[in-house]
Amino acid sequence: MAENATGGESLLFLTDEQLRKGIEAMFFAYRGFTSDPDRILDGMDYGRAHHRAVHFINRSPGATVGHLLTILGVTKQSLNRVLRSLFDDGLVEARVGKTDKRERRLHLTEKGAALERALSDAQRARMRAAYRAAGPQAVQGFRTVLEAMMDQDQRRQYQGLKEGNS
Amino acid sequence: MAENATGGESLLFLTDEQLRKGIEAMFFAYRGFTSDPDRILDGMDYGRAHHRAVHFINRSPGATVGHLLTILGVTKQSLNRVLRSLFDDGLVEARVGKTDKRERRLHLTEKGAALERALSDAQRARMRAAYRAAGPQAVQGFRTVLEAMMDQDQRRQYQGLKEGNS
DNA sequence: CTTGGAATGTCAACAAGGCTGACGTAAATT
DNA sequence: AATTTACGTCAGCCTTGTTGACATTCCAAG
Repeated sequence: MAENATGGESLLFLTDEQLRKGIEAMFFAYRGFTSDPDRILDGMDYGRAHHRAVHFINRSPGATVGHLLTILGVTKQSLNRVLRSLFDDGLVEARVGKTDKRERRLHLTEKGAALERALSDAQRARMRAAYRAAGPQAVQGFRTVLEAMMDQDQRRQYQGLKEGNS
Repeated sequence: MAENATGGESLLFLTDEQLRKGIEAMFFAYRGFTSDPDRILDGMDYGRAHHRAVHFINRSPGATVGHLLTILGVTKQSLNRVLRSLFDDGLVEARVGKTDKRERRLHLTEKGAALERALSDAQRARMRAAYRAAGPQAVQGFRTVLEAMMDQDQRRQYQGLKEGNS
């Protein structure tokens, strides 16, 4: 099962059956992927949408609302509902932009960072276990295929998740 | 970046940063993964839930409602709403179980199969492109990591998606 | 044969999290 | 001065998930 004709041929991995298995793998894996944070969120007044917001605010501190909007790919009304509650509960704070005062730069408070950590720890624990079980080679392939599966724009956002803020 | 100490060490792939990138890759890739079928469904009266039902009915013809319930992991009320509309529109038909007359064995009609094909074609096209771009090695790793990311039960369901019906 | 439990359907009510449309305000830009 | 940008907000709608309660049919076991 490990010896593919690595060099040239063996397009067997492009079989419909193989592709279907890949599709189903995505479906089931994504369930696992979200289950741990979901379990934590469940019981609080938050949901998956809050998790995503907190994740990316932590990831790019000082990001504007607009930036978050393009990353999350939802409407401002939808995001605002989420943001407002995080706001009211003191998990996120918005600072008026220095150069452009229309902007709101988003930051996690200590409380927000604590929640982020809890969620992230759980999710990373699963990833770590999976990575460790699969090995570095497999992880490399995993990332490669996922990246190839993204839309152009999404791929750019994914790749540029370190720069572009401040 | 490509030369890991494949043999023994280099646990660098288990870094928090690496794990975070993996998490984000899942997030963005899943968006791409669902976007094509979503686009097709949008405009019809159906949604992602219908897609999933049609997919798995196609996958395991004659599956019972209960079987579908455990695979999809939703409540019967939720599934029933979906199933009823597919039913009313003549995409799915239910045949009373032979040995156990309480059961309803689900099958796609020709019309249902046509929709399944359309959705599946779109989704597979993306997977195929990603697979082709990434290569068989990467695909192998992709599947390995995804499988390791699933919950026990989900993994069993994933692996056993050919048997267990009829 | 009766009875308990399994497989299924269904009504009602509700919540999360998407969406559109419309409108408002402050600040930057032209 | 006028327009555009960044953001917030109200209102209403949709999909898809949830609980709870109840009915039917049928298998299986006492």
